[in-house]
Amino acid sequence: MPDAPKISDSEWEVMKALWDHEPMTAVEVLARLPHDQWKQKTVNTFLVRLETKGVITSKRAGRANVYRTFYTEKECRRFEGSQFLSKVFRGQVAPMMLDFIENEELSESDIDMIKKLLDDRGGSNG
Amino acid sequence: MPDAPKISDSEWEVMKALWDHEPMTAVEVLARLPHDQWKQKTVNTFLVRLETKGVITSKRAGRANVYRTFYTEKECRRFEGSQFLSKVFRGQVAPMMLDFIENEELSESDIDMIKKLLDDRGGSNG
DNA sequence: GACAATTGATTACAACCGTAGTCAATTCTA
DNA sequence: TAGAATTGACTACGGTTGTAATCAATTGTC
Repeated sequence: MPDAPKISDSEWEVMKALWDHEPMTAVEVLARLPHDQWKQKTVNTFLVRLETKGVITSKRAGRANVYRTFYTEKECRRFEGSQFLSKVFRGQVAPMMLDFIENEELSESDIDMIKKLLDDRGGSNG
Repeated sequence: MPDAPKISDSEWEVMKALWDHEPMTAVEVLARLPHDQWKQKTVNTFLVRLETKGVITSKRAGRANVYRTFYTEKECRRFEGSQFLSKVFRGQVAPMMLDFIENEELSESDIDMIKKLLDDRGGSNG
């Protein structure tokens, strides 16, 4: 990612819909969002803004624009993740992980999976 | 936290300074921020806004206001954390942890610490 | 007590955000 | 082909954010 643009909270919702089912027209994107929370025109505005920001692209197909993401969800997560980490946890990964372990729901299999990953990264308690 | 208010990126910087050394006047807060990136008046504005939002409080002491946080850093982290989790990782903790483990720097002792925490939470691979 | 220095209160202002409405072009449909 | 329906383009508008400047009150200083 050549310095990723800022994606706002609502824009993220649109992005997630698009990632789930590319490419889509504006109408199709709306259909994949919580129906009572979004108006067509609002979705349209966000799609235009996202394209202006360079996060998605569009191509005319018949009477509708068809949108497609430019960055993968993984790329955007990585970017947002490091922003979040430095803003909220002063860049310290371990304290952050500990907080999430404390506060959020983790199933046994989640825990096992994470431990396995950690083993591959090193440490002596695995 | 009775539904925590939104704290913007820059406001977070001010908050972190305050948490590190409460209570402080606006001048003292500035002194604890990267000096070439902040003007006194800007810091003042953020302090006023944060108080309006109910995130900090102030009390007059002589000619200066003395500010003090109303929420702990832990509380705010928890709130921001769950926002981030649902926005970027669709509320799924494990994938998020895995991403951070992949992408961020973790020392051996970090890894050990995290594993220990996970052991206390359950799982079978500890 | 008069002037200077300090500091808060008020005001400014553009960009971004959430949330759409209106206008206009295109395209079915009868 | 004329009207209806669809859909993008453009416009709107108040709230938030980043970034401060100006105005005014308070407080030292001589």
